[in-house]
Amino acid sequence: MTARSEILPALAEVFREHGYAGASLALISQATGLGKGSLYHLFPGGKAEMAACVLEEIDAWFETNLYRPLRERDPPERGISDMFDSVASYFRSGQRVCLVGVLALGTSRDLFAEAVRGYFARWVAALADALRRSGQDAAASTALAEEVVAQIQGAIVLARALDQPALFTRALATLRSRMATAAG
Amino acid sequence: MTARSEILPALAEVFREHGYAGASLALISQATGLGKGSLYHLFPGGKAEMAACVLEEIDAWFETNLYRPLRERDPPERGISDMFDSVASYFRSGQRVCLVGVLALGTSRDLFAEAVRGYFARWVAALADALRRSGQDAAASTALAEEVVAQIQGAIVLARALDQPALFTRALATLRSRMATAAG
DNA sequence: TGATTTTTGTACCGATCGGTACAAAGTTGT
DNA sequence: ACAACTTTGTACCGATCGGTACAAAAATCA
Repeated sequence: MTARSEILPALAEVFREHGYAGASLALISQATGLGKGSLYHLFPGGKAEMAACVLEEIDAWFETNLYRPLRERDPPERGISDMFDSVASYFRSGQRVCLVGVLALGTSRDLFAEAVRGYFARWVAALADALRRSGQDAAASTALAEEVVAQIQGAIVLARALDQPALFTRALATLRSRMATAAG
Repeated sequence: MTARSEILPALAEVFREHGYAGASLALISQATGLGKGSLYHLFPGGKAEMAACVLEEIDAWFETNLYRPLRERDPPERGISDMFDSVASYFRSGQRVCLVGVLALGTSRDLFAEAVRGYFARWVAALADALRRSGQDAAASTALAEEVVAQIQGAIVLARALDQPALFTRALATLRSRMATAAG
């Protein structure tokens, strides 16, 4: 009696490491310790349902730990600062890849287009909201929010490509201080 | 008698669209119009050699159109400006994905680790060189160069995820003006 | 033209793919 | 203990994977 939520982390890691196409049931079975029988019992929809479930959980995590604080935390600078803490820990200081980003670049984007779009749209919207609340005008807030989210995604790519996780940490620090001056 | 160079563009497009794992020989055969016989005649090493060849060509293109101008163009501001033009056209104003970025995020990074690392390392180094020549101190040049390359990669991800190619164009414009003030 | 070599299409290989069937094993309620 | 139900492992399915063998077909050279 294994619950879906118990194996979602392992499942997410497989998709992150191998992408949607590369995450074979054999790999998934090995990573979760569950046979095909159990997997298809938990996820009758197969791989697609597994990935959808993982995305749902990721979205929920970001909603709780990023989006909501960004929208509601007072002063808004606190929400922004917390965002950087959460991002740093979630992406393991640059050693962990963003599954949603991976899916966005691949063909599987078509399968999960809505989830992928929503993830980034909500992130940008929440961050822009915090910026607006801190005094920026609406247009500048959205532009800066897009820039910051893109910078985070790009830093993941670059840190991974150069095998320099520290680059990711540095990028976060730079963004943090830039936003402190922008928002303060 | 089809030459390797003739089919490399189609080949690159398949890898870009489907990733390394997702680019099956059936897809490759269809995209290039060549049967397996011809493919394995041109690339005895199979998929791995095809991808390596594509990466080599990409690297050569960037060397000619980006890295060298960045290092040698005078004044350096010209090289930087040309870089943005080249980047905009190469990535089809945000509608085309960066294959090297895709590989960097996937497992296939291990297979092409050196090529992936070299691509980004040379880009950052060339851009940092141009910045240094334009008067920035060495440390700031490298930091800014990493930031810019990351921003470009992130903008690709974000533009694709949100299905808003214009976001990529806007990001380039922002970077361009920021660097004009930094380098000028 | 005929001999030689390069290029191509097709049939095939074992392995693995995602997914299904189903019975054994485990759990639960009584 | 027994029946009802849930969870799991294993065998198997057709399809497709990357790759090989090889002969027909082109092209080249004499």
